[in-house]
Amino acid sequence: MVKITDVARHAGVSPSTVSYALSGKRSISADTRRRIEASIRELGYRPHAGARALASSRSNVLALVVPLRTGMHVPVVMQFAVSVVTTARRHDHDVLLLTQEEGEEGLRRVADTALVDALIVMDVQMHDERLPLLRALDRPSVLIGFPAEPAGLTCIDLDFRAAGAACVQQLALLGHRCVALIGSPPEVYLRQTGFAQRVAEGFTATATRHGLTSSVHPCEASPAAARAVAERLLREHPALTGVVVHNEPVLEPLVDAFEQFGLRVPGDLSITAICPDEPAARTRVPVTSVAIPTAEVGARAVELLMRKLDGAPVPEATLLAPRLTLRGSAAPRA
Amino acid sequence: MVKITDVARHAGVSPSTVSYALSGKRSISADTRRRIEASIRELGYRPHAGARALASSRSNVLALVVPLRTGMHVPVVMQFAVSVVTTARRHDHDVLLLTQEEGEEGLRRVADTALVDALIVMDVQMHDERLPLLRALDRPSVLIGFPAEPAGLTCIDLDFRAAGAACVQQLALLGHRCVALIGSPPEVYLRQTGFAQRVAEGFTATATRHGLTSSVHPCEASPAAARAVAERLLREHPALTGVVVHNEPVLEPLVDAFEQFGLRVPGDLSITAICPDEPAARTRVPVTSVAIPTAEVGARAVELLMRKLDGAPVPEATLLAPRLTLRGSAAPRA
DNA sequence: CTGAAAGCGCTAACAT
DNA sequence: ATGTTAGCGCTTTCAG
Repeated sequence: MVKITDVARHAGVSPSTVSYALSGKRSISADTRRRIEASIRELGYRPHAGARALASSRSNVLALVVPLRTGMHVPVVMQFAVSVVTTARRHDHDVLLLTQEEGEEGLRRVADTALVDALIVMDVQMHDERLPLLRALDRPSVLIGFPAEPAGLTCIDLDFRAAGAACVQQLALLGHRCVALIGSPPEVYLRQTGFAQRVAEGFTATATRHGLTSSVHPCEASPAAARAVAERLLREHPALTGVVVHNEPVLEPLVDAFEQFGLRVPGDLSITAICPDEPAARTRVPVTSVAIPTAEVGARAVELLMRKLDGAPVPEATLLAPRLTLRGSAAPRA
Repeated sequence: MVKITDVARHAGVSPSTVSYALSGKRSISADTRRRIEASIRELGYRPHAGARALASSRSNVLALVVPLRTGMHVPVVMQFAVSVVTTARRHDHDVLLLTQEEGEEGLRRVADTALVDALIVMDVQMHDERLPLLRALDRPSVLIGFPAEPAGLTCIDLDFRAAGAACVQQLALLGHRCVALIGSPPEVYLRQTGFAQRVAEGFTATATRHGLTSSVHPCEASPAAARAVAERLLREHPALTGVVVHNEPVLEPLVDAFEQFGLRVPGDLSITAICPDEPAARTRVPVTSVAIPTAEVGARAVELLMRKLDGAPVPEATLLAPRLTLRGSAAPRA
């Protein structure tokens, strides 16, 4: 194995000069730098990660904790992960993958052994068990998602309240006067998954502000449940002409159900949704929607972490503005 | 930070004894071991990963290289990853996530810097560019998937040839005499993705051995293409009563198409498929299928790697036997 | 069964 | 602008 002393000898300089040339932590004459770079290339030198971590107390590795739970849309998790890895690499860091399953002990382990410099935690719950630990840990962390009490933490996510608002606002602008939110399964609200509640709040507040009649309907993630909700909605709210869907698995069944009940989308019923682009785009009538900007969330999370590692101050809360992609499932009221 | 010398002092032994107590590499008297364990717990000692890696030339980290390609495969990739992480942890290793995008340079980097001890590479192509590097690297690796020339490498995957065979054999056993394989898009065969070809080979060989009339039909991943293939099949092969599908995105459209052409499944037409369980289970008629055993592949890949790290010999090729899950889309010929 | 001590390869004061 | 050197915390001979 070729080491820094080999490079130093070959370039006719001291090891520290090679180290500094590599890190850029002090200025090196152009000539020396060139010789060092040539030697490095010629010898195929690669600094030993462990040695580096030991001497500098920086591993240049970030931990990414991913959820395993069902219901979490798997491709979305994957997109986050890819975005985190890609952005981390751009900042000369690698990413260690941890599963939720490892729990607090896993976080403590990778932090305390100095295996990682910092952590990104996905799928944060309202009263997440890991919060006290994350606050106490000596390594910086960024949470994707907002707990009930985010003080003292750094959190980033789509602004779900604004997303709920944007969906209903679009319907209001199109002239709809009676709208409904078809939301996540009841257990999601009970589990206090934050974002579901926030969507409902944004939806209701904005509907009210625009003077619309509105109602909220949790819905199980099955086609049968979708049919049942659609049927009930049409029966109980005959004036309904606008629906916001925040429940990806039932988006397609819902569109089908409404059409089977004789409503044309968007002729008789306009729909907007909060869900990934892919399912929104492949329904019979493509659905106007707000997607979670996974790539941006992942990248920004890494960047926040890098700033924290540099000792720079960062905002505690980062809420990304929703962006509505128009796909034709929402039209002016007949 | 509490270090090994702190523990040693606290327990009244030398640092090396603590180290050996931790690694189990030499025998320690029961009494000493107890004192050491107590001290470790009391002081909250955690060995420094970098120091350990430097002194032992073992980082206890594995690299996992995941593909980035399009949508359909994503949940499967995630399942692999989770299985790899879980199994690696069981062997006291962590997992570093690399994207395909990093290419050969990424592999070389993590190997040469001793950041990882070994590598798992997913989504290996027939003539994968990374093969020469993987052969030359001084760290062991395991490939998920079989390239054209696997000699000198350690590969593991579902036995796709046997999977193709199993699907058609089931149809043969049920009395079907004329069968077709609806396969992957043409470009998949052209890209020489190995497994697609192997499925076709297993299908054709087994059909022939059972004296069946058989044909193979590549199919684009669109509902329209599915309809077209279904229509052509019924026209050109009026005796057809059995179909094997190896093309996840069109499974559902195909079932729909056949039924729209007046064929009942499985009354008039029996279907078996090679695809993940989830899409197979959610079609109108749940489809009898062979799934890629992601959890097992991931776990076995890690175990192969562990054996290689221990210097033990491992088989170059590990082909996992297909298992057919019966779901009712295949029935005896009328 | 246990200790002493020499590194592992690199970084970062401290010098000059 | 560059060199010298003392560690970083652990493992592992070598010795007993």
